[in-house]
Amino acid sequence: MQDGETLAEWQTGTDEEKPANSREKGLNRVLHILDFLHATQRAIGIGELAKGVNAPRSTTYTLVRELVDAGLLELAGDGNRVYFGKKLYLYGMAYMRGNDMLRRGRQEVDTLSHETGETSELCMLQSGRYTIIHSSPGTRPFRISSATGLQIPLPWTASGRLLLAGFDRDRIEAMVSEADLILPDGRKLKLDDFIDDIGKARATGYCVTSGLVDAYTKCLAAPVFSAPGKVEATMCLVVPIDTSEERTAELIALLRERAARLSIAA
Amino acid sequence: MQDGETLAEWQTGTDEEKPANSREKGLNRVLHILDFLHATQRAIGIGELAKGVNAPRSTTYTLVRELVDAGLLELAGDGNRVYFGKKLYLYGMAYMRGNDMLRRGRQEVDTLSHETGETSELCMLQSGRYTIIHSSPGTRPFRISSATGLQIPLPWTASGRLLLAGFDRDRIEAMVSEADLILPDGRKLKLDDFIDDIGKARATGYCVTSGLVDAYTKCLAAPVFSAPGKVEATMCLVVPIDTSEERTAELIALLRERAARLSIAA
DNA sequence: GGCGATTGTCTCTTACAAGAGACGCGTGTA
DNA sequence: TACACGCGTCTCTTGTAAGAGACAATCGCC
Repeated sequence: MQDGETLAEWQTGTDEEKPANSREKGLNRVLHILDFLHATQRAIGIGELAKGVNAPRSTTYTLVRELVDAGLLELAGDGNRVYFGKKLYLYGMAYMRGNDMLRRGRQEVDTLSHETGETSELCMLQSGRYTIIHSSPGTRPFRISSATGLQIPLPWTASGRLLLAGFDRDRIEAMVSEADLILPDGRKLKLDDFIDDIGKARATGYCVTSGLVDAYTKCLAAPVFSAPGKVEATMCLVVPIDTSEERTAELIALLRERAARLSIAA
Repeated sequence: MQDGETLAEWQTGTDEEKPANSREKGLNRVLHILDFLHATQRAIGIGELAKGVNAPRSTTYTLVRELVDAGLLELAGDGNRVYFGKKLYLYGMAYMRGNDMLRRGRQEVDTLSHETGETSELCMLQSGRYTIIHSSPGTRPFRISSATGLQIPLPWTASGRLLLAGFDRDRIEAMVSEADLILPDGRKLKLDDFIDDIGKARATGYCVTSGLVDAYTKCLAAPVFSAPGKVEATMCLVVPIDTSEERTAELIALLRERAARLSIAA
């Protein structure tokens, strides 16, 4: 999502056809509002918000008021900006408490990055997109940009290749748009190559990509299973691209061990 | 909320009068659903959920499907139960990231409980109720029951007395129901005494309560200010009721120092 | 096997929420 | 001073979503 593009326009690409700009259900407006705030990552004025989600101003005011009353949103700073509210935080913590894999995964990621000094992440599929669920920075001087909740095209990442293992070709095509195949530096991946990669990743039980999101890092990933064959998440390490073969191999072994420990033999 | 009581019934106490059981807006239904799930703290069947929030079954099915599609809820376990979804976790993390006080508060609470070995908590007002925002267990053998998101009547706690500092009598009366004044062991507080306590707490800059929620603990609390005079949160320690005078005094001093450090001089 | 309870889906009606748009207010700037 | 702009609130209309209820399928229980 870039420049003046609205969330609605941005989504119509992936979305099913909607009957143009008819009346919208309040709940849908709300879902858009939440997504939009998640994308902007900061408090935003109500007018701006209305533009952003392509909703009438009057409707937006009403909905925002209701959401603020409910505690899902909070008025921020000067009073005419809104952002997420405490209640969402509480719900989020409740989700975490009820989710063993997530709770233990965060733990593992934290210790892993502490032990190795490298940036470590826990990733999952979220509504068809690669999502960083938790990340722990590592101790290197240069910081790899990655925030919780960040969503990145699947083909750009090692984790993406693992997360799609077990999906058939149709599903994968549906999840990956043309734009997703274009790397940040302009190179274009072939869908077939990507699907090959997925197969290989599945067979070897881990995945390494070099210089995809940027030219200076490589990405090591290992799958976490929720059931035999079902990849629920991945753990990954982001390391400098010139990391030696030996160290890379060591890190992969460590990563796979920890990821396996996370997997449930249910 | 107990036995077969529904959320709706449970709320009508505090709520404004609603025109009986008319048609309800979808968004309101959703808010009830989220609150209900937060109260139950576990995945729940859709039928049961419909009963719980007093909504028609058909409506509930529709809403749940939409929420699941949006990622706010997830189908759990066997497939016909629902609970919070990943997206709520992501929104919650975004809230935390955008909220300095909360982020630093969690940190302080963790280190405080680590240093002292006592259970420590960060508390705030959430829709007129005392809410545990973050808690760190402490190392004592007996565990004090307290989970993030737990909501407790204000008069039962030391933090409650601090959080209400600065509110006038009317506001306080509005926030405290008759039932809130009855302690778990059946004793009944006088509203006037409670309001006196609030004034004292405000003046001394901390608050201690003994044997209120249970007979074996006392609760030490210090205020965190978001602006001069405005109590945004409290930090508190839950310690055995027979903790010596000296140690209690030490802990209070430590607590006040940390709470002051959290306060913003904006 | 027979019966009651629950689960998931579907259809149709109408009460009501989403939206258009007007209004008044404060603010910046030409 | 006049004008353009964004903000917050209100009113009124109509398209539509909430809800009642019927239905088949499944489950457990005697």
